[in-house]
Amino acid sequence: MSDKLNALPEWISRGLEDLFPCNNSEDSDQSFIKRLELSLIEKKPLRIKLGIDPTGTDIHLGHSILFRKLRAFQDAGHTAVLIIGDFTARIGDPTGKSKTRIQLEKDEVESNAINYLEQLGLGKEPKYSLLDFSTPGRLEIRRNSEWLENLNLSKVIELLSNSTVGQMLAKEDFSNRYKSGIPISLHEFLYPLLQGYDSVAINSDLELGGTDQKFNIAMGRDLQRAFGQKPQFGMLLPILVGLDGTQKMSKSLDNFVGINEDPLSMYSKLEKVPDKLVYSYLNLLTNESINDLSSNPREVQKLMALKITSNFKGDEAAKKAQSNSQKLVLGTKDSLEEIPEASISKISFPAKAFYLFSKMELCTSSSEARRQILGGGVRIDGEKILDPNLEFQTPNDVIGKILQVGKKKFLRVSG
RNA sequence: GGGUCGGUGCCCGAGUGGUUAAUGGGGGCGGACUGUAAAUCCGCUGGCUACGCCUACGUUGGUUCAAAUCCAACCCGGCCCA
Repeated sequence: MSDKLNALPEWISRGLEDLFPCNNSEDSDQSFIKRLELSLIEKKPLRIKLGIDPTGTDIHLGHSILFRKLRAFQDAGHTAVLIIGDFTARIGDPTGKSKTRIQLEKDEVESNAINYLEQLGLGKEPKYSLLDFSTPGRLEIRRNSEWLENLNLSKVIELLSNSTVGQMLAKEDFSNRYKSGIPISLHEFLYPLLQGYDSVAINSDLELGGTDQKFNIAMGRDLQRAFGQKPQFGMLLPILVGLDGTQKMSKSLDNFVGINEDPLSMYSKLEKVPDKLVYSYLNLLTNESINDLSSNPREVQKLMALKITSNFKGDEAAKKAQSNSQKLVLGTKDSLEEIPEASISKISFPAKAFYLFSKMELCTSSSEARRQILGGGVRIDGEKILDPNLEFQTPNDVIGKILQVGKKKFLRVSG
């Protein structure tokens, strides 16, 4: 596979998992290089499709891989066509939902979409954002309700006739679910078709997606042919493995790094990812050369954390985060420039230790606080405390002190 | 629509009337060690200003001194048949 990709320029091939179809054909429907050349000859930028689900997500590093690639195409002069799946997100599972409920969701979906775009860089300088929103002709934002909302049943049937149950069941996640007896709703079969139809609607030349998107992207290709268009290519990028080193990065698994996180937490999460992920993070999330890296794994890990952080937060913030993180570990917290502060206004005195730690949100519940204290994971001003019922009579007994749980969670008490 | 099996804590999965906040594993958190990691070892793993009280085994009722465990109805799912 990598041989096939070698002919491509580095800015395209870096981090690619697959590009299909990809052969040495002279046909610009079969060879992406030919399609690229054609676009240069005709002076017509390619239309690069990427769909997003406006489901209220905070964008994390896993999502950013796709956007980085999309941005690379923008910078090369092509047109990014960002499809907001407002319609597909809305139909979800219609069971038992009233009309008003759907209406509500429509507003919700819209505000999610705006939120998403802001995270991508709407209203920001291209230099500091994932996508280029300001250079004319580089970005087109479309909502798929634009064409899906008014599809009539005969059109839907026409779409459905392009695919068979066998094809659907051949799709990996459907077949896995089918085999293991996990229910599949019929309307789920419609998603690949609708996503494919999006490609028709915007006349896509190339669709970006995670490796799990191969089926849906291929569907777009088929449908485009059926509708007399030049079929798109599919560019698959790896699914980023999350901080736990095994499962894909996602918010629900809490193994993610959000692009909006503060520099310190971004850096400190990154500098302790499992060794086996370091290389792929460097490859997928930075432009660093991966040939001349230090032989010390710890150094490489730190470099990776620093580079990624500075991508999102700028060089200075990243360096500062690195040095703060260092101090944090060495236990010289007093010299930390930015120790988070939190007010005790919510606390009523006298306050017992477990209550204090719970209310200051260093522990998720007061029971958890008790456990942490009993387990020896709690310190006040660096001194371990072991009695959950340790009592503080007045605010002055705690103001100015540093509360700490474990190695990473700590804050300074303010009034 | 019919038959049948099943729905337990973050996840998987024991438990079939009574020391049951519920065995075990995974995950998570904390401690030791270390490279801040991995591996390993140890502890914890419903909530509550807590030697007590509250909420939990799909939902709602019922039987019982006592139910996750028995009964009924309902909801949701798997499989087989139509």
